[in-house]
Amino acid sequence: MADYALTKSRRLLTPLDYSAVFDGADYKVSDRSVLVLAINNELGYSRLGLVMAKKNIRLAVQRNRIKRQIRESFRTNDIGRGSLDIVVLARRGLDQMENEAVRSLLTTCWDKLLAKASHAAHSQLNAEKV
RNA sequence: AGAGCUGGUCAGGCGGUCGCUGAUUGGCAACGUUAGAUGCUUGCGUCUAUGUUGCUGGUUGGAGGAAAGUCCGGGCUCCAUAGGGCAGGACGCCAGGUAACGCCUGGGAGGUGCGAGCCUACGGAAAGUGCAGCAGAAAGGAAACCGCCUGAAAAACUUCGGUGCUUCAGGUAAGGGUGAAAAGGUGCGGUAAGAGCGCACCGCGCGGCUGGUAACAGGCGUGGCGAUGGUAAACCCCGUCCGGAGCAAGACCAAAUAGGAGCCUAUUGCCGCUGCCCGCGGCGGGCUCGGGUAGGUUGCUAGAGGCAGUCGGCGACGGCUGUCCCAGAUGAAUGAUCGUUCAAGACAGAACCCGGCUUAUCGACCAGCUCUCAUA
Repeated sequence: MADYALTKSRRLLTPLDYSAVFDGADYKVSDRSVLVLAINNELGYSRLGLVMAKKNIRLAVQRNRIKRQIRESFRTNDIGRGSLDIVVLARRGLDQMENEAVRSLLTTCWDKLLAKASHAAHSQLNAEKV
């Protein structure tokens, strides 16, 4: 059974954390209404950061709703057991989606991200063998 | 029963599971301070109290009526103790409420609706300047286009009394026409025709009186009204109010790295306090002391506070008594999911805090009142 908690240690807290992800994003997963960036960390667990630009999602109520959905999805998914620093950026139109749609979109994003990360780990392993 | 007006209240409920955040209270671990007790190898242990951090359990609090727009008014903080003048801005019937207001309450005036009600940027146009398209003869100490009336000349006609085309000189603001507006209105008298020329009523100006704190209302007298047209969300005048910046205010602890703090002294220059002037503060020099960006802590929620009762007031509101504690985040919490139920859930998310205004909004309910219809 996975640990479903989401405490402060599992979130990105400072501007330094964020700029590290923006400057050297190892993995990218893109969709029409959302962009996910991530880098490896050495902590043994994943951390989440959110960027909800007021320009893209105008109403505060909608921004809160989307953030809650993303956090809930991150919390209940296996992605939390990886070792990644992840930043999710909202794009225009995300506030038009229903909760269920947002959740399924994010699940596919997490799957893609995990696949890329494990693939990268494998190729690094192979490179080391050669 | 239907249609409507005013004021107010609520903003899905219940249960299970998994989360976030504040407070509080246990347990465990690490580190530290001081105090007490105690062991002896007399400078090190042990225990208890206590502080910080981490993990973990219990209890409990956790968005709004608009949290919004940031349009006003305050508190609070720093700048000088918030000062003087000019400039600038806001407001503008009267009285009251308030910390204050551009808000609210009550009253007056005008407009509007059958009515309950609703609406009003509602000071001054005899201080000055400006503005008014088109139409119209004339638009502000106005004006004669048509018309009406009088007089003179006079074609033509004539029953020889006159009727008078046309022209000229005058009178006339009653009628037509233009316009948003034509200089008091309506009626009667009057007149050559007319005219406040005279009279009545209404309106307006001026002066007393009565009621009212006042705005104002009523009534009396008086002026014939060629006094004083409109426009001040045109400039303006008058009155009242307004210093600036904002919680990223400000205070404290503090990595890297050389930009500081206190005291004394000086007032040429520069910077800041307001756009400008006065005025004030800082930078400058000397002496003494080491410092304050990232980050953290604080400010940060007990308040012009809510609720109930009571007293004063028409009311806004105020006094007194009792009672309650009701978000405090900071990459930013207040949620997710399942079940159930109903009248089927709108607009929408705190960011220093209050009082207002404005805008958005599915609906539900309560109180008072108005109009219409029916029954009796």
